[in-house]
Amino acid sequence: MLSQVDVARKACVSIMTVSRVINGRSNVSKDTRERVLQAIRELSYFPNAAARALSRNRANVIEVTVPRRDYFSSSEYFSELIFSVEAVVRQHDYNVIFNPYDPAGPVDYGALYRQRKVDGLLIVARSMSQQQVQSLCSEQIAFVLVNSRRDDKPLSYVDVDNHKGAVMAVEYLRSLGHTKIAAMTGGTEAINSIHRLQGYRQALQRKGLPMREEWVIEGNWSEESGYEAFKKLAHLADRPSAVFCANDLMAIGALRAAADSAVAVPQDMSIIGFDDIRLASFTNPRLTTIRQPIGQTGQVAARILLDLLSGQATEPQKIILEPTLIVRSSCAAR
Amino acid sequence: MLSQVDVARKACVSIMTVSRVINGRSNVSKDTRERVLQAIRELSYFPNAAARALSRNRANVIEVTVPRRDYFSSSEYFSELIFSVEAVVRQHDYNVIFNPYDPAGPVDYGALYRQRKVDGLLIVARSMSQQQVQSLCSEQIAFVLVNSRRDDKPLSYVDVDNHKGAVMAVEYLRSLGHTKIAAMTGGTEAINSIHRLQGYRQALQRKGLPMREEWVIEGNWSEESGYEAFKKLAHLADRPSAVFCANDLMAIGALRAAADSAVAVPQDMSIIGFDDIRLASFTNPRLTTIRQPIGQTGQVAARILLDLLSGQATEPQKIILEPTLIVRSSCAAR
DNA sequence: CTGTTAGCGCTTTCAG
DNA sequence: CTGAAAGCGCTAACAG
Repeated sequence: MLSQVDVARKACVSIMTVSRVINGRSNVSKDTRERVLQAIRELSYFPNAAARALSRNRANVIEVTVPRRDYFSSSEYFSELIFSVEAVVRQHDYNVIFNPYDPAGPVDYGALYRQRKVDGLLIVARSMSQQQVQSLCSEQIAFVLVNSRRDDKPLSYVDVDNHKGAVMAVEYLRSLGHTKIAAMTGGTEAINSIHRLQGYRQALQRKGLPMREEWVIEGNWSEESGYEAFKKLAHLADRPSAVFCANDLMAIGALRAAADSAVAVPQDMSIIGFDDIRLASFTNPRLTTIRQPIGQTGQVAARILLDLLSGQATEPQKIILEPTLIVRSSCAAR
Repeated sequence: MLSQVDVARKACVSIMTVSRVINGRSNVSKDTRERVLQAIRELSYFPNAAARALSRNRANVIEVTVPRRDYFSSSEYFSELIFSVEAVVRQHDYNVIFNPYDPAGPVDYGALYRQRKVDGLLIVARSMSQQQVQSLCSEQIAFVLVNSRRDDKPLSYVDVDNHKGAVMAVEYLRSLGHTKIAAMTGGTEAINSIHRLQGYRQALQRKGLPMREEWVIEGNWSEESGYEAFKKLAHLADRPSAVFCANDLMAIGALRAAADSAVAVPQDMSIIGFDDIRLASFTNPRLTTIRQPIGQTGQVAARILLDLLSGQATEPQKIILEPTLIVRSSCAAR
């Protein structure tokens, strides 16, 4: 393999000078620099990343680790996240290793770091044990939690304000004149689901709206569960006029259930989702929803990680991003 | 950083022995092996990837390079592809660097390879210049083309049989009794679109079905273009009873247009898509479509690349995968 | 079965 | 501004 010595020989300088030129150090005479650059070009020389990594003790690679796709997680989420992360770190000459893990088994997040195959991590995880976090912290691993929070440790995370998003949804429905507002949830385990449900309840309470337990249906994020939940709601004697769905997939299921039951959306029932996945704009009617800023999440998390790696980070950053109301056609004034 | 010497010291052996144990070589006595393993555990030692890469001249990383997401490319495609690729190479202790490129500018696919940051590439590209291919070949870079073909060079690729998929769609429609079958295309540039259109035409011809030029509407893969295309079709004096859409997104647009124009699907018009994206199963009615096996594509491509890297590859592999008809509810017998 | 030696290609440190 | 020497942590090749 071609190495600095070949370039050095050709340009009649030492390998140190070649190294300096490659790394853009200023202490090289213009003349010498030119000669070296010329030699590099003529030989088509490229520096060896492994050798650099070894001597600098830095791989210039970060890891994005995500749960391996299961039924409920959305490919759009992963796709948008990783594209946005990559776009940011690329500017700083970092590459991204994509490293899915099996959410079922015990996960060792630090594996690639310990081999110094990566310099830091972006972690997407539903839940991490106290011990997992502790391990990362005590090993001084540079990492940022993406779409989860943990305030019991001095670590950085970027999350979206799920609670607030739910409040926005309910308030929007209220502003349309709805008073009987139902909800379908993503289950009782996912922290996102819990926050969204809490937001829903709080908003109802603040607005003095009726809260009825049979208006809260437990789902599991899936389109099917949205379908079922809507059917239940539709059969209620005291039927709500609007429903807040904890994610778009369930809202899409609800839309399909409505069509099957001949209840007109939004005339007879308003439906609002959460996430703003791409499908949301292709439904009929197009889905009104709360947008989760995935791309922004990735960008911010990437920047924080880069700061961590550059050593100029000060405090752990705990960022909560704002959701946005996206008005389409699945909600109407009562 | 902890290194082999620390382990060696602790286990009272040479670093070579440590290296042998780590690499699972057989020529180490059971006793010594145990001692080394013990020392490794006690010290929490992990081998340094950069040092390995340098001395073995192998990074154990492959690259998946894809066009940065533009309007038409689907996040599901990328997501499914990269997850499936990663799952395969992981078995062989490889990691995946995800490397999007800007499809607008000139692309240098070999950049990471030349730095030996990766050992080989999976390339997703709409079109590559003769020169780009030539460069990869002459540099002896291990690579596999994903979802594109090139038979003018001894290189490996994995693609799906778009032509055949279109034929299957038309034949299915025919078997349902349709004779007036329209099509909406993905434009005249994309090779996929061309193949799918050719398949459509060929199937019509073989079946002796009427081919009318006003039944072929040019779209651009987007949902909007599907919407528009359907509207045009619906206004025709001699209206077709079924339409083959070159991708699911356009089919979804068509579905929405049908709802807006009060034409019942599938009673008044059958609609069939192509790709089987996830949205396809959530539409109303659920979309009948031709499934493109993305996951399988990724797996096969990854295996071919791994073979290439292991040096045991013989001939370039040119694989064409079969699409599958997925029957749902958007097509009905005439 | 185990150890010694000599690099892999680069950067850091120190000298000039 | 330029160069020599040493070493990052590992493995290949050879020797015993």
